[in-house]
Amino acid sequence: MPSSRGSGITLADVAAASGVSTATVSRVLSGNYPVATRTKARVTEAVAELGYVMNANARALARSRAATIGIVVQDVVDPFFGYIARGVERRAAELGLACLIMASQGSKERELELVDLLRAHRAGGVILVGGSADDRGYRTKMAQRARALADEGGNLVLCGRPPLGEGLPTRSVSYDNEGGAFAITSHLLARGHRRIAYVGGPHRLSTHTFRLAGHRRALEQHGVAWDDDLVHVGQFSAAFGRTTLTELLRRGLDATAVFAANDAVAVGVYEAAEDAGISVPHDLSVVGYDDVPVATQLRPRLSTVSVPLEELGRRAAELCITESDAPDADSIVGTHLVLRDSVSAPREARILRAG
Amino acid sequence: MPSSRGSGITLADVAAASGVSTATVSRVLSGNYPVATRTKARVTEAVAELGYVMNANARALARSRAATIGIVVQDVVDPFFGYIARGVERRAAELGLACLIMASQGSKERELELVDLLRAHRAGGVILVGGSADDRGYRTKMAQRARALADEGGNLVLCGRPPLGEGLPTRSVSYDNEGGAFAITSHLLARGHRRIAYVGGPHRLSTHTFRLAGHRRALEQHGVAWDDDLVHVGQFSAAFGRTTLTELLRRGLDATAVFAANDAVAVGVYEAAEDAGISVPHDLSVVGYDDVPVATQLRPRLSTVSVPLEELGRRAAELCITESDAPDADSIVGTHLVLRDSVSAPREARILRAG
DNA sequence: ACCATCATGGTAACCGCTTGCTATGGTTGA
DNA sequence: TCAACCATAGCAAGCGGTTACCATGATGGT
Repeated sequence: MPSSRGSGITLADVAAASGVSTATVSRVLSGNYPVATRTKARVTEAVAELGYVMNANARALARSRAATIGIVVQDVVDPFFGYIARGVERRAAELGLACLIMASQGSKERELELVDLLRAHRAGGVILVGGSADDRGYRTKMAQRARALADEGGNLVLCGRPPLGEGLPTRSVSYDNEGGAFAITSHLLARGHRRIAYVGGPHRLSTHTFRLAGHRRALEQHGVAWDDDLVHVGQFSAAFGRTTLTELLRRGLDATAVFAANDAVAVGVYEAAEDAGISVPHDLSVVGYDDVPVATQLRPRLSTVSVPLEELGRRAAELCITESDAPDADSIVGTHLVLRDSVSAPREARILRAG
Repeated sequence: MPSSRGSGITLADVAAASGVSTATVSRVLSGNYPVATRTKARVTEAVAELGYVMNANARALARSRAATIGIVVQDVVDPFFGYIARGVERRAAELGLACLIMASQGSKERELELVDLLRAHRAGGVILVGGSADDRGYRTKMAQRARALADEGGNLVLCGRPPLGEGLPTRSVSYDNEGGAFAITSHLLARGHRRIAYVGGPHRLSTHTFRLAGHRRALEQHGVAWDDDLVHVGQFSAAFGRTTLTELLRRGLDATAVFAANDAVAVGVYEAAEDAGISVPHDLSVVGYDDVPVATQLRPRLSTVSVPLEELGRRAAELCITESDAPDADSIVGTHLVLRDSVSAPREARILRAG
């Protein structure tokens, strides 16, 4: 940044121009104290005339809090995070808040750092988006940040991730990972599938854990035996979906359907199927999770679980500015199935192989 | 935001804890002034012990500039903006800068407001991403913001948009819209196409204007007559691509290829073709622009112009912190064609119709 | 006519950090 | 031994708002 200490117009300039004190100008700008109509008009006029824009840092310093909320995602480009970020940004804009965004790249350590950075900025709230690591040390450190943040008058809001623990000053908004997975696996089951491969999700990442749990519950409820060999844990990415399914197909896949743990993984699964010359859904049914745009771009269109991501983001933004003792500090938004063309009845029992 | 004036640990606390003055603590934290090794160690220790995080607002106020850069995009979810934002965010993180992101939703007025908001935050730089409106009043107002920003010690950087005018304190990084369009149209021409429909792009949006110009230049260079009926201006969206091509097909399309002004439009074009039962590229060749992930997800894979979006973002972030008189304040990054499967030789001269 | 009350506006003490300038003890050179 | 320097550290004046508290003139009740 250039070092020049720019001049810039200050409150005092406006005060001088309108012949009042800085206190008065501050008051008309904040609108939280009675000011005579005529005075207010003079000030407003001066502001416009001088093109004055208030120094947000000075205000934040004086008020002990910035009109800013922070959001930390894994990746700005990933549509899962993108839609949530959009919701947060839009609601924040409506509320007159600016939005600091940072990407953790999936690193727990980085995430912790980012929370501190956001603390430094005295963000009114910091939103942690997406699944979280199931890791003792991490939880402890994050819990400590949560307390510090609350102490400083900020809010920690968890968006789409489980609570940090009892009695911690956090609020959260999430969606039913387990339920959605239960529903979509049930759908597969209802269509007659009994051997379903589960592909995706980083080990110990809450999102994955819950989805897998829902999947498992559906199988149990339908009396389908659990088979560890059918679950493949790794990443929430197309690349992982592709290499995994390619490998499975190379070895011979004893399944008639695959539950891709998110839509990105499904993209990879489609690619692998295409490479191997096996047809979706004729030879293999596929379902995803999230319902991001790619689900409708794939052919056949992907059946998946729809999550109201933008709404999730909006609520998270809201939680940043509600008082601590709000009754509905923790809420859950629903998911629903969207059935498209990637599932059919299983063809016949056989081992699927590339080629 | 809760109104509680959080306690929080201050520089003074750290100073007390380590038995030095606040000046000294500030100095070890800034590392821009000699401090004895032992002293430094004591302070560092106290910082760690207390879990102190500096108040960024206070620092910004004292320094007259925040360690923050602002980026305004049209839409956070759109991958064109997403990749640029990712580049900005990553480079900013490397440089120790926080990143304020805001979405203009394509509104010029909103964009102007957002620049003011970023000015208020004393962002070291504000990055305006993507095409800009060719509108007199808008340019004037933005030029005024550019001056004010420079005056306050900030930088206005234009990313992927043309300069605001002569002598204005802005720097820019962009890519060759015209050249990329020229190249891809040339490719279509080389494959034998002579009737090419151009679909997409908001009227008077610079990105669109330049792409269309490149397209036109290629046609001229190949001696193909210009036909106004072949260009359809509207939006950079799949919806626009779809409705436009659907309508054209309904009326009977006298063309063998379509140049979708960006990949999103191409998605819509594919959909319309699919609806109409016409095959890409057999019946109709299609090309796009940007090379976002959807280009490889489409079937057939889309031939398009690759733009180094993330690199563009990184450079933009860098321009935020370089001194005004830097020699390379305006740079251009290259684009290149990526040829996939959406183009073939034209089948025969005939009118394409739905059904 | 007189004092309480109200509506406005001003004064000035912060908010937490930076930094120009000054102070101090220790070296060093003559 | 003494002056001239260094290397460090502290002092205190900001940076640009906010707001508790006080001042003032107008209004109104009796």
